[in-house]
Amino acid sequence: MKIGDLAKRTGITAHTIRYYERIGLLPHAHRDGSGRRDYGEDSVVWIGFLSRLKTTGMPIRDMLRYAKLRAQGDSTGPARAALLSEHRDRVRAHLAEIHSALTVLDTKIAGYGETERMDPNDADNTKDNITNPTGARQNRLGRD
Amino acid sequence: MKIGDLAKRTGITAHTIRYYERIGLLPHAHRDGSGRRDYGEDSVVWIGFLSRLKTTGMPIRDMLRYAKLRAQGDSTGPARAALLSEHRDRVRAHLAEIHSALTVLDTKIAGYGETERMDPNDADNTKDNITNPTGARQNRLGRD
DNA sequence: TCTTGACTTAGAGTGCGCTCAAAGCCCTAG
DNA sequence: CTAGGGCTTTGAGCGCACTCTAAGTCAAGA
Repeated sequence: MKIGDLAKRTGITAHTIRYYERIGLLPHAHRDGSGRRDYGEDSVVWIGFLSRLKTTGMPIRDMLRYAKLRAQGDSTGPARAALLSEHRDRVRAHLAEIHSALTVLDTKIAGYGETERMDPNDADNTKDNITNPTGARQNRLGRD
Repeated sequence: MKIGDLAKRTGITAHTIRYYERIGLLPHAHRDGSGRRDYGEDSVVWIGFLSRLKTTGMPIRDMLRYAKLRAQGDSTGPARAALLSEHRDRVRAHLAEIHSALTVLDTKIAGYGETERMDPNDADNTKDNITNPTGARQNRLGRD
C-alpha cells in the first residue's frame, strides 16, 4: 500500500504520516523498488489506535512513550497498561468537567428561551461594553 | 479589585487577563487613580463563564463572537442562544466520540491484565520496530 | 512518447492560546 | 526613606501538532 492509500484509509494526510514517522510514532516504513514507502494492514490498525488516543486528547509525547514501550516487547505490558489507565482516569475526570460545564450551557440556553428575563445572578444578562470602543490595537483574533 | 486579585479568584493569570482584554474577550477595564485596572464582581462571573466555554473546547474566536453579540444588547439573545446550542451539539458529538474511544481503551487495558494473550485482531500485540533504529533526525519531540 | 500526478527530501510556515521579557512606575510595609 | 513587589506597556517567544513549499524523481495511462 502506498502512502496515499494509507492516508485515505486512515483519514490522516500523507504529510502527517511522514511527520509521525519522523518523530517516531510510526516505524520506518519499508520501501519498494523505487524507494517509496510501502505499508501493510498493520499500519492501518496502528494509526487507527493512535487516532483513538488522539480523540481522547492524549498528547503526542505520551503516544510516543507508549510506542517506545511497545517497541521494547511484551515485558512492558504492565507499564503500557499503567500508562493507558492513568490516561483513562484523566480523560474521565475531564469528561466530568465538560459535563458540568454543559449543564451551565443548557441552563443559559434555556434562559434565552424565556423572553429576555434579566436574572441578576446571570452575568451574561448585563450588557457592559465588551468590544473595543477606542481604536486600540487588537491582534489577529480581533478581526471577525 | 486589582488584576492580581482577579487572577487569584478566577484561576487565570494576570498575563492572560490582559491578553483577553487585548483581543476583546474582556471589556476595557476601568482604571483607578494611578492608572491600574480595577475590577468588580461581574468580571469574576464573566471570566467564570468564559472558562466554562473553554472547558467545553470552544475556540477563542467563537467566544469572541459571543462576546460581541452580547455587547450589541438584548436583541441578540436568539443569536447567542443559537451559537451556544450549536456549540453544545458539537460538544455532545465529540463527547460521544471520546466515549467510544474510551471503550477501546478499556478493552485494551483489560487485555493487558490477561497474561499477554496475542489476539491477532489487536495490532498492539504485534511488536514491529516502532522506534528509530537509524540515526535519522527527529525533531524536538524525539527526545524523551 | 508524453503528460499527469503521486511520490521523495529538508526545512520553513501556520494557527492557537498563551507566556514571558524588558524597562519603568507606583504603593505599602518596615 | 527604602526595599520589595505589583502594576504598566509593547512586542517577542513558546509548545503543540501539524501543514505546506520547493525542487526534484518516478511510474503508469492516453
